[in-house]
Amino acid sequence: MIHMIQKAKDQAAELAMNAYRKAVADGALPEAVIAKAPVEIPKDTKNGDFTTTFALAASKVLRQPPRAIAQALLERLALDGSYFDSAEIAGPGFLNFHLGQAWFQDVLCAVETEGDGYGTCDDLTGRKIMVEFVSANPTGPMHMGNARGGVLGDTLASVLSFCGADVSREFYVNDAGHQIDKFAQSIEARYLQLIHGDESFSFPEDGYQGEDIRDLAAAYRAQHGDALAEAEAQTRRDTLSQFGLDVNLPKMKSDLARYKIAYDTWFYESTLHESGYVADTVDKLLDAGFTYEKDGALWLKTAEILADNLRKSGKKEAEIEKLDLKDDVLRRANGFYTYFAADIAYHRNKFAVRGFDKVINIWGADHHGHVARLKGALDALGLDGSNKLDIVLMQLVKLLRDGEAVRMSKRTGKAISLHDLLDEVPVDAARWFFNSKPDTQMEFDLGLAVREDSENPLYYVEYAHARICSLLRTMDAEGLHVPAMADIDMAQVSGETEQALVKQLAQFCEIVRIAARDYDPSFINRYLQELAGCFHRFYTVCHIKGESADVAGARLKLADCTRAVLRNGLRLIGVDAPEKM
RNA sequence: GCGCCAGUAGCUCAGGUGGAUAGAGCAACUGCCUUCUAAGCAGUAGGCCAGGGGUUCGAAUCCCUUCUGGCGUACCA
Repeated sequence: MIHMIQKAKDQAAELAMNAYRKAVADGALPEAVIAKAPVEIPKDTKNGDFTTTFALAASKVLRQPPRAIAQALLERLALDGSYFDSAEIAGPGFLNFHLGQAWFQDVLCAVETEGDGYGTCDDLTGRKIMVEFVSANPTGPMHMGNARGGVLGDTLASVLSFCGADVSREFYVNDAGHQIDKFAQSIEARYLQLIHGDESFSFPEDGYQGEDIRDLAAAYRAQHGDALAEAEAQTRRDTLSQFGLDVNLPKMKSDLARYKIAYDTWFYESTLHESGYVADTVDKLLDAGFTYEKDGALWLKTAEILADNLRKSGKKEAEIEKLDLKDDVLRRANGFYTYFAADIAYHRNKFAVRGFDKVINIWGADHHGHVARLKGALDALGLDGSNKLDIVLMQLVKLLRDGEAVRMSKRTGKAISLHDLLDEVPVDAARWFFNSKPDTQMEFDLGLAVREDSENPLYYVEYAHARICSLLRTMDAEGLHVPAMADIDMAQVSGETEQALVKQLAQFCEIVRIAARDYDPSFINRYLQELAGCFHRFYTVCHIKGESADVAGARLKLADCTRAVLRNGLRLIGVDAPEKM
């Protein structure tokens, strides 16, 4: 809950603003409306620990050269009682601040007192958020896209929860509709072929070709025999698809569990149809005047809704025209509802029935055309989909094996499934690897990923943690224990390497916030790599054995705090922190 | 055609709200283990940030445009 970075930033901004007000009072600078001094962390510590670009930014309004403004501020800075020891002007007009011991001490105190909770905040306290992710078709095994979505969704949920949100993880089971029919027909064909021979029954043209479908047919036959072949076609298909789902869903659950993903809810699409909620939702749209009939089907006026939204956001009429927006079918001429209609009902349920303040869906980028439509439909229902529904689009994973593309379609039967992946790659490596920026395309070479060597940055981070644990064990055996902060002499934490490490520890809170704000949990990975790097350097430069009690104590404390933060960060992304390697 | 995402070192990628000399890792080369884990550290080399315009004190970052790659644009899900 204590953000030392934020505290220092706020303080630097306040110091600069106070100095400015004083300069105005003194007549040294003209008065102008300046809300807040921007504060940044310079890349190079030679430029201070924090810097404000106030003078650069205000140069125009104040009609004075940046360095002159900075000079006027510097002369009036009141650093006494602040976290800063000194300040100076540099470059074109930066005002750079240098931290004093008190700040470093407060960071370590925060890590000590907050323990497992260090890095959490209350930015999202009281917010009820759903993260829906993977939601793979239960007609076959999960693929690499699901592997990526699984990590992103699960980790994002953890990050949001770290920020205080009341988070719910959900898997939407598409156990209704066209693909289930196809699923049923595919198993049926394999089942009948098993009984009467391959030539007896032709396989549906767009059926699922995978080996798993044959397995399901064989499994059914082994358990229940051939009687179903004589049953009425619809009964036969219903029985087989239900059998298939009963086999596939537990498999998906166990694969995901192995991937360390546990859902709060598994929501079945079929319940929306059975309860009449889909029909009711479509009626609502009809009553509100957003639908019309054409060719026997019921259409949603998507084009009109989207154009309206675009107009409100300031888009020009000509540009909207160019988009060539199209309407969508809600209910087919044959009376069945489309997937889109069910999806609208599903999302209406999330907001209207279950009361989520925010819903985040992780989707493959190939669904991006669907985003605005779904939001628009929710807007039409008065549910403010434009603001309450957020879709994270992740680019698809391109799977390679030794440089050659591996097809990912479930229908080729050759796809590498999530299950296969976990047989080849350690879970933690997969979790680490797939936690990458959602909007960049990934190339994943199985040949490389299997390797457990220094090419994998995860080992770098894990090694730092194991190294600290080993260090603490060794020192403990020699009678050197980690002291409490009250017994630390902060003068022993004044070296560049030590301070860089403490600053990195302080950054954790900030990184978690950014990850939550940008819906990008991969910030944590990059942060942990940097933190591990800071520690490895510290370890090399700052020895403990043979040093005075003060020095050894301070360094042990620093190592122990680093261990705690590494552990929190790894836990956040669902990776174990090994104590030995 | 229209739309979404991307293009940064040989390779894989970072570069929050525009900031100081564009960064890591891998690969290459050079050093460092008679004190705590060398799965580590230090160093060298490697760049027209896809091209071209613009906005301003200042652009990899914002705007326009061209090119290249991926993906959409269904009474599929």
